[in-house]
Amino acid sequence: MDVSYILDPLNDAQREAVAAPPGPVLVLAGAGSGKTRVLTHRVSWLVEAHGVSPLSVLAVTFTNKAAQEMRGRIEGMLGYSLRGMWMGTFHGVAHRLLRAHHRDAGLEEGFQILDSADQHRIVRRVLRDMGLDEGYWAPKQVQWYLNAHKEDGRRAQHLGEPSDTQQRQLLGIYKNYEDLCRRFSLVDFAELLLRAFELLQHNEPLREQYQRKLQHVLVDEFQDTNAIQYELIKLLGQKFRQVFIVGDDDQSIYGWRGARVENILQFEKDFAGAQVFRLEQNYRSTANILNAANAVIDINRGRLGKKLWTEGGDGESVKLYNAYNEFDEARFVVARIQSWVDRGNPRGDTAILYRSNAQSRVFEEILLDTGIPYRVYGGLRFFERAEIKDALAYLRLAARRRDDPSFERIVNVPARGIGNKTLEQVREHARINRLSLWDAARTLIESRELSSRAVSALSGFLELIDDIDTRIDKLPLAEQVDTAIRIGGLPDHYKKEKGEKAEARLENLEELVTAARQFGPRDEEEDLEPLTAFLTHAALEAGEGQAEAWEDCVQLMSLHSAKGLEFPMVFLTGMEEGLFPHQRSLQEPGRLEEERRLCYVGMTRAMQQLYLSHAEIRRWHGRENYPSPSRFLGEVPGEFLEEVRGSGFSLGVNRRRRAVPEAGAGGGLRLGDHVRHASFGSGTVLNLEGRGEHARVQVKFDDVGSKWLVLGYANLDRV
DNA sequence: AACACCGCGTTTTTT
DNA sequence: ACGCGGTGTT
Repeated sequence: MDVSYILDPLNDAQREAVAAPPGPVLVLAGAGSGKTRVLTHRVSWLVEAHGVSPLSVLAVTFTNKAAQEMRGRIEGMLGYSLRGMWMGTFHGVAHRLLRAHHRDAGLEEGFQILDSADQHRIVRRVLRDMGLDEGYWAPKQVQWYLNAHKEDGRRAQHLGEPSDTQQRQLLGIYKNYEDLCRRFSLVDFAELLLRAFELLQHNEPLREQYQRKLQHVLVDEFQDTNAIQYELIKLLGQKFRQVFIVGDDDQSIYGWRGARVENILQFEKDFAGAQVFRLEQNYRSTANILNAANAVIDINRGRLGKKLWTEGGDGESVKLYNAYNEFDEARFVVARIQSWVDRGNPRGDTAILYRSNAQSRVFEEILLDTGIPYRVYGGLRFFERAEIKDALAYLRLAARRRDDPSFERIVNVPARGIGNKTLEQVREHARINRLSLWDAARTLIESRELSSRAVSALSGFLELIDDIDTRIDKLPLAEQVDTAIRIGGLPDHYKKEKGEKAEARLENLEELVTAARQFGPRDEEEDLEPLTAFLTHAALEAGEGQAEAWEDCVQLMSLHSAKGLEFPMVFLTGMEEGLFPHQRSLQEPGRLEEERRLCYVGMTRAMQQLYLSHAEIRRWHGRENYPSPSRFLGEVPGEFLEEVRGSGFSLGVNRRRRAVPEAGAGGGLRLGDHVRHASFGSGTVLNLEGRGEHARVQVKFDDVGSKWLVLGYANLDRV
């Protein structure tokens, strides 16, 4: 087979990686270096040059979008459909395994997937059942605790018997949560992965079967894998060791949700003899942008080390704008966008990036005033909207009466006289007799323990669900959805709500029917009943935020959502201490480095023009703040940076320049250094400021907390 | 059952 | 500041 069409478009490093002999391969791919390209070409190359069947390839990504894109690109290259190929998200792949072997995995056939909102409900129920105070045991915290353990592969039974009361109680919550989920075959996101892992770990024939079947394993964004995801990869890949992973330690920005960059290092140990390739040629940004970004990321320690370069020209310098306040900042950004557009460029070429979503508001205001179309990423997505979840709950309950989360959700939506009191009785009855809410309701109705009003309301609801179930049997999917929505009474319910919101909700309900009509199951969903497949799809893929933006518009998004994207003109806004790096990341040294990587990710989104901005005054959480410019600004060498003035509309009042922090401050100490102080003991450097005599350093001491010290007097020893 | 009020949290996000 | 969820009132 002539594979030149696969290898020719690649540069040397890419080609070496793509054509590496099958075996463990680690590709360290810098921003804009053609990471996806290497992955897609590798799959094509395996197929064309080695005669590997696409069906024996497993390719894993983190988002559905990335999976779809990869599939599309490979199909384009090979010229045929990859139906049946194992390509998808970690969760999608785990789900496919569990559906196929639900019995071995100890799950009912129709097991339900809990999204984090469902999980939240279940946690609250567990807390209530245990008589614990929700104020003290914040359900969010409990969720975090549960997921963190599961993502590290720890079940309640592995946690032993903690001596600490609080830990003991948390463990109790974990046990009850697991128990509830097991009884009703509910599976949260972390559970999908853990369950799939355990399935393969404990079931040797099955493990062998899949190791043999999926002989080639490829992983995208490897720096974002958590412990259990990596274990899963190891389990599948250890037999043939044909594992090809692509990642960038400098773009690891999800440590806070359990991602482990160390997995990259671990990979070289677990798969000894792995070939390592570095992709450092960047095809995206100008040299100025790249050099600026390189200088920033270079400050982090413990990097695997990569330096991006480009064959392109210097381009314009990176621009720095000192805004008076957040409105001035927004006006400046919008004016620059306006003139970009006036020069005949698309609005969609520009992106406004920020650390936290709340910052979008001011930009939206100014864009609205100026009449420039924009799109904000983030926020509630389609399948997460209340009305959609309500509609799906009717379908879920009709399909499976034991679905407690759905029962809770819609039992009184629209209001049908089933109040809290009745519900409490149902819950209590369910808890004591270990029944589903549905069965508890049914037996309670028969037991005459309820008021006649409650009985009629409750049995009305049960009949309603039964009715939906009978009616939708044998209907095409879209009609099933439509029928459930109508019989459930959701349109009338939402019509009563006033304002634009109601209209939007009704439109969304219609949109759901349309979505059902157009729904074609993915590979892993195709053996299921259409309705089950659709419900699964809704749980595993939350859909886009706003409807696809057909209009050419300015893109507003958080730095995290910008990862993987590129724009000719990028504004990195709100570069202030406390905001970016975020206050909450200043407590731990590791977190600060992650913020810096986030900064690096943001900067490397820019192709031609990069603007950095900060404000002297910023209203934040209702209070006026006077933040110092972000330390990251000081980390960009002056030679690449050019300060620009506003376009005449800035207020100019009280304008006092604040010096951007100097890089190289702190007399030789570096962030994260371990130091020792004569009386405070040992600690870690969190922060550096100033230089020479006056340099100050913030140290987090192991025993006495964090303190600011003047370097000239403190007498710190580096350990 | 509908509405008002109070208090809390408020980084980032996918599945 | 602001929005959400929970509680209390009519």
